[in-house]
Amino acid sequence: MRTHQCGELRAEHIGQTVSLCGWVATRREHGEKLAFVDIRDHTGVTQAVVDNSVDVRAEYVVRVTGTVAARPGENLNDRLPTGAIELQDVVVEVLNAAEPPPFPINERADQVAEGTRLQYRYLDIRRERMQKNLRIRAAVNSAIRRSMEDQGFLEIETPMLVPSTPEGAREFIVPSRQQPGSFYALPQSPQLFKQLLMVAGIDRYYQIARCLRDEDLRADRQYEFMQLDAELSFGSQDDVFEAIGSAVVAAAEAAGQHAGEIVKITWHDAMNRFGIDKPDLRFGMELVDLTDVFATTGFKAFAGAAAIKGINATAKAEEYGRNKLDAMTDKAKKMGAKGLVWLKVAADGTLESPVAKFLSEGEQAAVKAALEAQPGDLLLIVADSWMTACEVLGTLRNDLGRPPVHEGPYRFVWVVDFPLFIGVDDVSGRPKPGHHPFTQPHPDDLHLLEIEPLKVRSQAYDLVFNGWELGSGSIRIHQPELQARIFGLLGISPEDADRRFGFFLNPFRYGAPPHGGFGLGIDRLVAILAGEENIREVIAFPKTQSGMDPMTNAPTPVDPKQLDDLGIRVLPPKA
RNA sequence: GGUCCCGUGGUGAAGUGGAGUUCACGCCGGCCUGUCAAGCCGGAGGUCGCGGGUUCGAACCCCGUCGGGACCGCCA
Repeated sequence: MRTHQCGELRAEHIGQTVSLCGWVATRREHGEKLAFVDIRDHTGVTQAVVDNSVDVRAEYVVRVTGTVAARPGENLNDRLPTGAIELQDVVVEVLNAAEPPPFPINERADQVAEGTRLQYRYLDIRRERMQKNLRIRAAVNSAIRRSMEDQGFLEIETPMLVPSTPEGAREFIVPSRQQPGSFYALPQSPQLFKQLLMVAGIDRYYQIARCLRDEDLRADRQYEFMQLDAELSFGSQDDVFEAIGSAVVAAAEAAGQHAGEIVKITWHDAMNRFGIDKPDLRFGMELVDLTDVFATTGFKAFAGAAAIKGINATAKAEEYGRNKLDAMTDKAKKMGAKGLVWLKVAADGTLESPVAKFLSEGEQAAVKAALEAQPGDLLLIVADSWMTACEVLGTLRNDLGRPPVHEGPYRFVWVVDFPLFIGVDDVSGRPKPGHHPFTQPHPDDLHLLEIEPLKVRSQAYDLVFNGWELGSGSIRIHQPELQARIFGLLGISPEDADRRFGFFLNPFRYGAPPHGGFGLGIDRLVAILAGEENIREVIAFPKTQSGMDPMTNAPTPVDPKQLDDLGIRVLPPKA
């Protein structure tokens, strides 16, 4: 039907007779005999000069056949790649008429309520922004596949109907018709299957896998999302970093971006310097340890604190008035801090603060030196347990300085040496696993398992991109004896372990190789590479925050007959 | 489960106790031979999300509810 696409024609095509197919983007009328019609497809627009008697309107689907001609005189359009030419002597065939769209099919629809865009997603996707995003996404998927295959990974599909495993995220469950009362679950990830593929001798597995979690939605979370899921045998953490890192770099390049260097930081350093396990390395404002500065302080709020840490919000003193500082203090308290001390550096270098009078001259000078304070700076200090001080200041640091997630230059970072356990369960008194209970402890810390479990590092790691967690992974436990030790620490009896994880762990008795892997969130990666702050912008048909689809109206009630087949009865809504 | 913000012709906004009022875009009709977000003239288009309350009077204040968004919890 067509000889070229709408963004393709240039001066070199002048004189050729061509046919274009697409949608009418705009129509500009100039009297009885002249109108300009812009024809759009996903490659761009081309102007056709038509007789004004031709009745085509916005979003009509047309085929135009005409002669490529240079635009006369002063009428070149520099803002348009096809702006040197136009189609003349045009025959317009209307392939389909169209009603006026509910919003303009151009960048002005960026201002339209997102719910309306989702209700008419097929029109929203017609726009350049969504075309670009979905094509970046396809390029990223393609580059990842190529990279993984080049590195010897084999793509294997794992099932979508899997057994329910109540640990971890809430699952979507699917009723079984043949066995009423029994249910499948949709996979939160292919975790179990990929580890069994290692037992099965696949050696290097990958999949661009759909994962589903019935947890509340966010800007960076949907019910269903895509992961680069990978697992390898006989390898170390560094082998995983190399494999995933190569794929990510290839993905960034495919999106026309540069990944930059992927650095590595330990979990402890990340917490200590940035107050968070997903540090955004694009800006400074690092946490500074002030414990020594106040070692002998007379200020009651600081005296005897396990850790005293501060940040310097450079030049923020004026911007943060009493109301904002009070709100910040409230937030710190909600996060568990006993309080928040703020100090403003005045023009003459003195510290303005309700608590300044409690700090000695020496302490004030030492604080200014430690935080490299300059006039106009806002200093924030928390004295508490090490963890609380870090977390509170890390949150304030992000609130004060974090740029939009998609802004460059990009900073990827591997966060390594996560603790094996995060704290102790209030009820049982047992340590709580930080990642999952199949995570291999750090070999240097094995002797601490029963003595000081909270000090044991794990071989678990995250990949962080501009402060977003892109994914996580670990080297897994492949030795049944070590697994039993971990279950013992967690208070899981051998009988419990067999009942809950037996189908997964029994195969490990038949020769499980050392193995580890990773799961990487593709939606988040693509969103950042596409310059979006929200993964819905890189998903063709996403759901709203309440899990609904305004286009299809899913979820909907189903026919009672269907429920009857499944042996399911729906309870009346709770009063 | 919680906190905060939003809901006004098709779209986006203004209106915050005094008449469904206003602006831009779009739409329909007319004019117009070089526009490119064309221009000019005219016109149509509304359950101010929904329900209740306060008031002489409510788009506006209060309560509830539905929908959308950001975040906390949650996401081993």
